[in-house]
Amino acid sequence: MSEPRVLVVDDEPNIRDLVGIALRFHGFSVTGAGGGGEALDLAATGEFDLVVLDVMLPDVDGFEVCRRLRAAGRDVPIIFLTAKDTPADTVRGLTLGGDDYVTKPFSVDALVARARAVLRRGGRATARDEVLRVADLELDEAGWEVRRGGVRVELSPTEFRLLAFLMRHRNQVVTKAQLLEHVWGFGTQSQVVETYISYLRRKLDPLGPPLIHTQRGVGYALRTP
Amino acid sequence: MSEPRVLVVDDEPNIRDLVGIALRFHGFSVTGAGGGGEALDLAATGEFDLVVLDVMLPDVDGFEVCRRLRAAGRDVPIIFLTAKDTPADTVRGLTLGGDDYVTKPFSVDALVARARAVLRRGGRATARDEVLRVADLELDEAGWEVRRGGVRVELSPTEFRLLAFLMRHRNQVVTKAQLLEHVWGFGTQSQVVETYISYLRRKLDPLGPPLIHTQRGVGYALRTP
DNA sequence: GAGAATTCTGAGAGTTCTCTGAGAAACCCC
DNA sequence: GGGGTTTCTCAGAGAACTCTCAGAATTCTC
Repeated sequence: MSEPRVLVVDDEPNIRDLVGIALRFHGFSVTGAGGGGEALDLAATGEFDLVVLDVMLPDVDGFEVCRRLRAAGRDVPIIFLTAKDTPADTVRGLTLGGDDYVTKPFSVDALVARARAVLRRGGRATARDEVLRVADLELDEAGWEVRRGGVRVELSPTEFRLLAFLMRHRNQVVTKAQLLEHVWGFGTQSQVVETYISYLRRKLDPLGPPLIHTQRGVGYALRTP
Repeated sequence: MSEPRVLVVDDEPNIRDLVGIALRFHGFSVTGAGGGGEALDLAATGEFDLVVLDVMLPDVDGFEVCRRLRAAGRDVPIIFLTAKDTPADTVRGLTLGGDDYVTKPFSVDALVARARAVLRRGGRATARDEVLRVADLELDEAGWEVRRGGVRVELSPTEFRLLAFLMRHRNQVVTKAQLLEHVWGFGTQSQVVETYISYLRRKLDPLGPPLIHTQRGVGYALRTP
């Protein structure tokens, strides 16, 4: 297999260089872009396996670049670089498509780790309109619909994201810290995970055997029975 | 699948031990070498999946070891240990072969992470994500699940960690001091190991012949019958 | 065999973790 | 602005977990 090709988009040459060097060092082939327009042109070629995309760009911002790429049918994975004070709700939206984000200031190692994770995951394309299935559970990301045994279940956005994350990691125990980071977007200690697990169970368990299992002292796992 | 085999080359026994202990703990099988010549002999056998190589060695230096290995057609991945003040251009040279480097003083975690990353890149499964198997015992680290003969066994976190450690060191006697250090994280004298061994036996033995054996005066061993 | 050392295991106390109901604040849509 | 929804915090109840202790059982030594 040839080296994975990465497009790094940031208006600051320093950051582009830093990220570029790090990624190259770890075996990626890297191309840089300084603005959203340029990024769109390059990414439209479909040559890239991954895009590292700053949210704050002078011309077309990162979200818009993402939106246009998706509209053009490109489902290349994207890792967003967000400033620390980016509103939590925008950050949250990112995690749904299977994409990832890294907050500035970020450690290069973290970014490389994410890049690898995204690409490893990408054997099957991280398509937006994927329908996740675990046992008799179906979650349609595009339609924001969840069914269990064919019965529609109404979920709030947070419940939906939490369930999507658990389904993506089926049969793996995910820690509360992981959930806080990827579903909520902040790392503080909080009981909110327990509360939402409770909400999900209340809605899902009446329709069949329990799917969400507690691993005491560790986290939670969605298991196929 | 067996554990990934790592050759650790450093002229300081302390560092060799430190790195060796850490890697073993994380599921690698480790061999040490004190000099470049010895390292070349060992690595030439092709038995290793990874070489951790100090650059500064008394006889043949790390770069030379690397060069000769490549010349001999061995493309085993190499992680270099470099002093902090190693010239930047030499460091850069390392990246060419797809290898990695860690600067001294290094954190053990960082090294383990790199080792995993390198092996993953090479298509070799990482040590941690493996499902450990001993006889009819299966332990899935990602899913925190244990089965014996296909039957699910519920374990508490401490029981789980203890069993994982024993399985990683299958057919070896591990002392109570080792267990206290690696499973509990403190070194005080305590009967807690005996208690937890007892718990494990109570849960595992009804499903088959005894696996955990007492080595009186020494410790315990998990043996394949 | 007898005595000593070591290990096993049942019982229990104290701590920690999880679940869930209630409620306040924020948000959204009309 | 008002009603409904959503998000998050808090706190108590209950369950699970960890570790200690002590007596029983086993093994070793003489």
